[in-house]
Amino acid sequence: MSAPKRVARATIARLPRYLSYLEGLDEHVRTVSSQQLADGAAVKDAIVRRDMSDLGITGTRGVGYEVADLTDHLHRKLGGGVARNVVIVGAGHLGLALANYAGFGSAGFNLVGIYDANPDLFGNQAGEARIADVANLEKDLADTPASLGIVTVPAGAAQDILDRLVSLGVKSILSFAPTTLSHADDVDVRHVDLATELQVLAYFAK
Amino acid sequence: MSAPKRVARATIARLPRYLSYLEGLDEHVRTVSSQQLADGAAVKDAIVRRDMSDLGITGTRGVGYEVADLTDHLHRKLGGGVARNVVIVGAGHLGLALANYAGFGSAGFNLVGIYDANPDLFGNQAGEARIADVANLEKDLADTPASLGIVTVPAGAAQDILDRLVSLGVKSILSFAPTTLSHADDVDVRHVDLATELQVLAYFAK
DNA sequence: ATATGTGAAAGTGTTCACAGCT
DNA sequence: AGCTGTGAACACTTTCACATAT
Repeated sequence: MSAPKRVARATIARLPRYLSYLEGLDEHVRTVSSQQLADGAAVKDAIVRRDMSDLGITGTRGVGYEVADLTDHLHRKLGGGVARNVVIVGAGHLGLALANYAGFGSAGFNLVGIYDANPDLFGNQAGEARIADVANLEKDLADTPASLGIVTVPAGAAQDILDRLVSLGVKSILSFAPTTLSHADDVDVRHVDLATELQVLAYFAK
Repeated sequence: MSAPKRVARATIARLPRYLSYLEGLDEHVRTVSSQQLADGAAVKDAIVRRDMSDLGITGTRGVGYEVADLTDHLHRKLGGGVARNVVIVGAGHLGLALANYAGFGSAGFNLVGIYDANPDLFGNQAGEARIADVANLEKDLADTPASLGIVTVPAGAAQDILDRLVSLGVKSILSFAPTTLSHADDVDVRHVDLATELQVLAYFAK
């Protein structure tokens, strides 16, 4: 019917917030207006309508969107990706925070492994996995491929780990290493730098 | 001389990467071209020139930018904010990861306190601070005000902590809580949701 | 009456391409 | 000759405002 339009990154990034609001609603609430949804997700109502329109989700004029229908739709959009198996490399505080993060499993992700270079950590439980030797990365991932990788190793080790993940077929990587990484164009590397976030915040506090 | 032009958020977010590249250069390197800087920071050369231009930093045509001068300039831009005292609320893995993060101090931030509600943690060293009872937040911050706050508590506690920080005068807050927070317009809340990052990544892995 | 759906405008950020300086 | 500095084009996102459907 409608063209196979590509959904904007910014729109996708808001879906978890919409879902979170919807899941917190009372069961007897059947419909929500763009205004209510906007308040619940801390965005403008026009954004909500634009997002829904872009996603091909329609409501009823004069009424709003059906909660059940909408929730379903959004879940399918978000969970419809191929990639759900996740591997974490680096079992420091940050790696552990991610492995133990509750929202992880409920968002539909499956932690298939967490690796570190420190033998003292091997065997420790971290979320649904046990910490293993990073030397086994290639061997393990041959059996259980992952499509998403999270890198929480120190800056000096990050490029090596990234390269190894990429050659294992992991094409989507979230890096927390405070360093610039190079990678082929067909690899999607997202970078979250905690110090940078803080510096940007501090700059605009002026 | 030039108008007091406002620098774009996106530009500020790139400065740490430029600095990181510059600081890794050999001492004898006197100048860098926009092309070199672009390669080092994984951005396009035109972006570098635009950023420098927006920041009021000028190079020499035919030569490039002076490394010493540039480094100085960027440091001043980033560190020139008023806000450098940081308080962390929530001493879970994520809070500890942040407190122990080395780049923290070298980026010019000063951790004045880390708080939690769990008595088992009180007194434990975390970076430059010791974990203290969150009940003492108001008392402690009266003596040593902070201008930046980091919230790494569970979703249910986040709004309360945010409100308390705001009433203590903390107007710039970085939240890792996986929930939508409401706040006055004069408070700058930046949100980093690890599950959302992963979901966006997974979506575009399709 | 009420709330959607969307063209059009505005805002923000990136890229091009080249004139101008060294 | 080489590299900066920037106007202009482009792309992406948000916001406005209102015709349209129930």
